[in-house]
Amino acid sequence: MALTTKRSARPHGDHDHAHCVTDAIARAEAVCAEHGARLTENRRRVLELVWQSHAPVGAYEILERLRKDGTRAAPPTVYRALEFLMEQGLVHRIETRNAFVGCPQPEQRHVAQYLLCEACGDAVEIEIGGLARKIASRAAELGFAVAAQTVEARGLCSRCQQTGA
Amino acid sequence: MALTTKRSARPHGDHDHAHCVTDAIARAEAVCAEHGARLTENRRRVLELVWQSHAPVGAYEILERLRKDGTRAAPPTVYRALEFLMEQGLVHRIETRNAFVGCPQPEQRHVAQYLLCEACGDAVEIEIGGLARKIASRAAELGFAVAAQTVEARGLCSRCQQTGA
DNA sequence: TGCGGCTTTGTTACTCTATACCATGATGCC
DNA sequence: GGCATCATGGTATAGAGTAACAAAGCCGCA
Repeated sequence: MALTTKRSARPHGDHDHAHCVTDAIARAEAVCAEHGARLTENRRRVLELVWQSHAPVGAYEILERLRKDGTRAAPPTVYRALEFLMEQGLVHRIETRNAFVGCPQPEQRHVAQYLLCEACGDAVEIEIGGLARKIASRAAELGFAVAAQTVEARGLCSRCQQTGA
Repeated sequence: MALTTKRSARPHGDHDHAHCVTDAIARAEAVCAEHGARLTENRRRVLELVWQSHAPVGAYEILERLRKDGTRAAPPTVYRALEFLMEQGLVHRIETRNAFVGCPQPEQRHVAQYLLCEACGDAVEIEIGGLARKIASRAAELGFAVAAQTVEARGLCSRCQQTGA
């Protein structure tokens, strides 16, 4: 289960990833302000670390990096921050990897759907039109009331197909 | 993360669950025979234990039950059996629970989609027409080649809604 | 300005999930 | 019977997540 793939900070060709991070933080501040929630130093730092790449990051990897900062963090510190960030819609959990990734659209609540590259490790959030509704309505036909959905597809991104990974 | 919901052997009203188990084993034998794979005693036993209920079962719960049988099993024993059973399509993994459930349609390979009741714990495998194709084709538009999919919806089954769980 | 309640963080210890690694045994093929 | 392959045993350890309680910080308010 260990993720042996490499991490990339560039999901769709080269880009200024530092901008992704600063943008994510700025939007997080706006979202928290709107929700009346406190984006504390800890939480902000964890969010930054999640955004270090476009590949989902494990909680213990975040922990390690926090410790490199000189803080004496323990697992609950990280998990609590992640829980908060997920509540605010700033971070999503990738179930098939037990890992976390920043949400590019935190302003509006949505059902996250992901493409996960098995070669570079990147996660790309997509929204397939009508998919969430289709799942919910098929469930409803069976009398099942859907509260949350997980949709994750694993495979190869176009870049990794080309490089023959 | 511990699953605190109760387990049920009856996903859709009362039924003769013993029949589910014997049926699953019989079909597993046929599937393995066709694949030229060996359904050893261990593997058969693990499959039986997975089928003890329609709620996904954790690997360590299987381990515990194996030990009650008097065998001296260790985690790798269980995980190896589960890996084999998944390769044969006899068992599916429920990612959002880190647990395993028997497949009711092992003869034909398919993309498993699940409804997971948060009250009784049951998992119902469904196949929403066109959903897998829709995911794959939307991915293809983005240049992404899908190899595997996970679709899991959590909520309340009709029975648990009625009983006000 | 200091009290009281709430939220956030620290700390320890633990449970649960999963795999690496090496040794041993079974099976089938020739 | 010898050999390769597959399956299991067994130890140890990595990785993921949580319970429980203590301490610190923040905020509103008298």
